[in-house]
Amino acid sequence: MRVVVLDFETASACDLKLSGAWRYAEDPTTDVICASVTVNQHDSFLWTPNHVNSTQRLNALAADPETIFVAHNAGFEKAIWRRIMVPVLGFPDIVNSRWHDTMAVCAMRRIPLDLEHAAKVLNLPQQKDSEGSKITLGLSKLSKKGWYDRSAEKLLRTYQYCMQDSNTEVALLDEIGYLPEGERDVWLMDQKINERGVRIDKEFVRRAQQVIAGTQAPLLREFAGLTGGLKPTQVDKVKGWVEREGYWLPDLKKETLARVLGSVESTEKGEDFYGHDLPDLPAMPDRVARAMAIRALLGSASIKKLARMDACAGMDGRARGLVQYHAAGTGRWGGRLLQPQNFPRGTGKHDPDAAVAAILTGDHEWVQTLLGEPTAVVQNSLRHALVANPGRALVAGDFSGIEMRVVLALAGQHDKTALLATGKDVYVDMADDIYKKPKGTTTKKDIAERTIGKNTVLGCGFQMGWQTFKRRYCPDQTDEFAQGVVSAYRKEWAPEVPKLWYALDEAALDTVRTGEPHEAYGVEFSIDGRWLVARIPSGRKLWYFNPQLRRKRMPWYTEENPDVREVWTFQTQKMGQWITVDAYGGILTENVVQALARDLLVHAMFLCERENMPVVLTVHDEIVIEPLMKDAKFSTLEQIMTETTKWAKGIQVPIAVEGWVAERYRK
DNA sequence: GTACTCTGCGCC
DNA sequence: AAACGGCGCAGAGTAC
Repeated sequence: MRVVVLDFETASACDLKLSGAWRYAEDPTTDVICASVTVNQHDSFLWTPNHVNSTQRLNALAADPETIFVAHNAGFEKAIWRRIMVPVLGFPDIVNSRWHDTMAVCAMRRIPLDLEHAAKVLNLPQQKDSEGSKITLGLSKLSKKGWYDRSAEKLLRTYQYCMQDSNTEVALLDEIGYLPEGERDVWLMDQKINERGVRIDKEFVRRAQQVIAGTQAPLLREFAGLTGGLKPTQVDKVKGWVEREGYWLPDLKKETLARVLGSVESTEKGEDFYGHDLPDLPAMPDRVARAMAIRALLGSASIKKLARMDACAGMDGRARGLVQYHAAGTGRWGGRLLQPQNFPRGTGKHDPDAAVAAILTGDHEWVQTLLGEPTAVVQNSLRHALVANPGRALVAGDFSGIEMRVVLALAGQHDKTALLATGKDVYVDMADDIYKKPKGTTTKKDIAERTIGKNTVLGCGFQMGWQTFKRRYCPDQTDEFAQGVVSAYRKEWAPEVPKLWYALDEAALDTVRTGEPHEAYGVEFSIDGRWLVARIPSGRKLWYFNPQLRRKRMPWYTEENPDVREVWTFQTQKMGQWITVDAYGGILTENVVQALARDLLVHAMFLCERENMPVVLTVHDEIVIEPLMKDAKFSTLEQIMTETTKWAKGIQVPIAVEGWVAERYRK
């Protein structure tokens, strides 16, 4: 078997970042400049399209079924191969099973995904040539006269850059190797999903943009008129204006504005993770209130998804490459390009069909008359732009409250998993404990109590403290109330769960301290090179880079109670930054539970693929499929998702699935 | 111009 | 005993 490390350099008028690899590779202006080809880690050559000798060599490698191709973000190399190398330049295809992706391994091992930072963090002997990268990007830029500058000198520099990239990739492959068998299968499925894509209703996108264009210009003008020429997105400047108007706001978040405008709509606000304390404020001057109402409406960038859908949809109307394998350290997929994982969910009140029909007129006044504020209607309908092929349907299923269910099962809180298995409402059961009432007293009609119970069950499984609970879910209640809630969860409702936190905390810390493996609740911690590895009950491993011991003042440290302990830290990426974070029981529990929930999802996704129900999207606890059968039913998917694995049966995870069948994506 | 940080917003 | 989990994208502002 031969291993080829392959890296293309390309140039195009199409914006790769904006449109994604598949749309980019289809673009008529996209040119392949060169490729570096490294055989068995040492034998390198440069391929260029018109060079006979290198073309023959590359052709022979591609034609050999025993040769595998390694790339960093193989999806890109594959898109170029399938859309250009095969159909335009006559190379033989390379099937998915012959591709390997070092980026996927970086993702699995929780180090930065981009080659430059991965090489840096790992201290590889070969680093990326960042200057060459800029010159290569320059090949895609038109000069002022409308020419591409692709002089011999620039091309030569690009070739050098390409060869150095290859060196870095070879060093990376040496260091991190391949995906283990199970994850290899997940990645292969990921590639299928990304290549399959999701169909975009381009007509709908166009009409929605018309509606937006018609409705937003006057609002922007009005906002500028009120504020002296500002845009609603200029946060600092708008805050300054508000102050000059004699008012004060801590920030311009939608939630804050909703509170001061007195228009907090639903009681489900408890879902919001980041509520905050607002002092009692005087009434807002009318012009400020009007400006803030416009800001609340136009502050969301979600309608930008429309342009992105347009940019990403390929010639056949499908957008590809929308999900990233193992983007989260726990293994969950991340969303890419038009980010299909954070579509506004809508109020739940709107009828998708009515909204779509109104938007399809492209007439913002009609939308306004029929359904209200057009911007809001379009925002809430964005997800409906994802559609099934004609004559087919989308089917979706999601695991309800899956993390709450897994944490209870893993902790061995059998009374509660049994209660869940009966289908009873556990939130009211929790509320009985919080309000110290006999079991069965609280009912679904006690909305406020049930919401507190719900937030407790969903929120307290991972060591959340009372301060956080209060801030998020009941800022108007007393400290004692919030303390009582957290205590009811830990002492009365799910006393097994805290034991899980402490056991994982201790086992992981002992492993870092001694370098020897330690186990708790079926989670085996060990050291593997520069990582701490947690092997979870599904058999999969979670990776923590560069574990280090340190002494730490605990969050509750005071002069009277100077609590300093030994903890361990690891490095990870947060908001694009490579940072060191502290590990503790709650976070480890959260990670393990989220990872197990992901594995339940993956298991169901495999079954879907096997049963001819192609997966087109995954949103953490949700699967969307586009079955080939015309009369697809939700019950088939439900059955698949309820069919759990051996390990899940072992710890008795009570599964519940909800879903729908429709022509368009919905919630 | 490009890269980076910060705020804000949306999701599970 | 005690602890704010996981993401990606857009726009503004700033540094280079």
